[in-house]
Amino acid sequence: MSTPVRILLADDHALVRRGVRLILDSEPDLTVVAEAGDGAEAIALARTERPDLAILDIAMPRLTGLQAARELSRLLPGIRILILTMYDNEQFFFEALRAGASGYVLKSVADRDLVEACRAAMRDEPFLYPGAVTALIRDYLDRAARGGELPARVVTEREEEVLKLVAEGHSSKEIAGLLFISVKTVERHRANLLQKLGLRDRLELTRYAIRAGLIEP
Amino acid sequence: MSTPVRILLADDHALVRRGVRLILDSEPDLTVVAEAGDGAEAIALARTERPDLAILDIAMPRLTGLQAARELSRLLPGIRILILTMYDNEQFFFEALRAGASGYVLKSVADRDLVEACRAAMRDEPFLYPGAVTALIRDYLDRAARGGELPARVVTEREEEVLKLVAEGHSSKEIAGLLFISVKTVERHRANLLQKLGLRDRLELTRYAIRAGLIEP
DNA sequence: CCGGAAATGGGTGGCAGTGCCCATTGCCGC
DNA sequence: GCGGCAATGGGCACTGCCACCCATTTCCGG
Repeated sequence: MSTPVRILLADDHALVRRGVRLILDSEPDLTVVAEAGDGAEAIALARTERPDLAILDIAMPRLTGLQAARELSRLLPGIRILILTMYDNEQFFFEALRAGASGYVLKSVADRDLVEACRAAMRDEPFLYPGAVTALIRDYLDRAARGGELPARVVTEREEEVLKLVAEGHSSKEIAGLLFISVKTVERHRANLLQKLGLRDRLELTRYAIRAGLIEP
Repeated sequence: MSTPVRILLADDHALVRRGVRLILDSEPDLTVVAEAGDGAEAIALARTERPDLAILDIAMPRLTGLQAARELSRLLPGIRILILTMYDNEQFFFEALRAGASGYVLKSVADRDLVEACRAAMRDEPFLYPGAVTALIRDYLDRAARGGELPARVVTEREEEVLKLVAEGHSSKEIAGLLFISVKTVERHRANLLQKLGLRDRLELTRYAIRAGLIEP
């Protein structure tokens, strides 16, 4: 066997990093070479360490795991990426695939699975938990029914700013003041977000932002 | 040295349980004898295993860690309890103390700390992360300033029902229909919750419910 | 160069949430 | 028994959110 797979591990909870590290380091073909507590740190470490594989939590400060994944794919084209998350959610699953991830593992079900996902990623095989397969098939059928256009809907930067502030509990008037724009424009961005994400009101926007790690609960 | 401390570990993420177990079992004086994925399972296992120490995550399905802690203190009076959580929040810290916990450990800072907290709990010494000490002192000063009354405000069962439904995005009318009461009564419960918890609107109630593990984001 | 998307701003109307006032019933503990 | 608290319900007024309509400016890519 050749040298072990060099892994970058990013999660904002030291306890989780420690546990995952113990799990991975007990496998002879896997070794954790760097740990990051947020997305920005993950990118900085990836520049110097140049790992073979990055395991990224979605909900992290500064940069989310998905944002970090996009940046890492651009920076180190050969890198493999696994997204490790609490939430079984189609939206994030497809976002992860678009961001360059080759696997998606749930914290609630993973322990042995994580090791298998690492090996699958290095063999360039996708790793999908069972629920994700269902979502993938449903999406395929949906796209076929609609004639083949791909959704690829992405929240713009400005919209994400507004999303954060809405989810933090600011009123439209407050957000307008913070961003130096009119209340109407804030409401328009919010309406676009609701429509793009298929949500109903600012309460659902809040839950979305929490799942995405954009804000702390 | 006598027999190791027998520990019950409850967290809804298998990955976290696995990691924590690896950390604890590597200490000769600590051993994990049972793992639970939710609060109800934790209580059932505690009945049969009668552990010396329970480590409980706050955010769990069925029963939260705080609810489980209250029940465990009642059921097994000698048991020591550690609350292990993502959130550095005074509200939960004091709730945990009232629920019978002798320690409060943050996932974001704990790894070595967790082992120390276990040993402190078994010596009947409280374990406090630094921020908690600050909160404790501030609370002490506040109580002294107000003349010594203790807050002890607890959300009633009915209020908790309403809290969950509000946080899940149901309107007052929907909740009224689900609970067979009038819209006005729903609004009164919600208003009482806002006042008791020191929150401003249903969006903050949602974030509170998520932190408390009452609902999933 | 032209079409589309992003960002900006406006008006109108309806409904929900929230605050503040009022009340009754029933239960528990001192 | 009586005081307090939980749970129930109502009225009124204000504010904010959201849906639906309208528009202009800027910039990027084919």
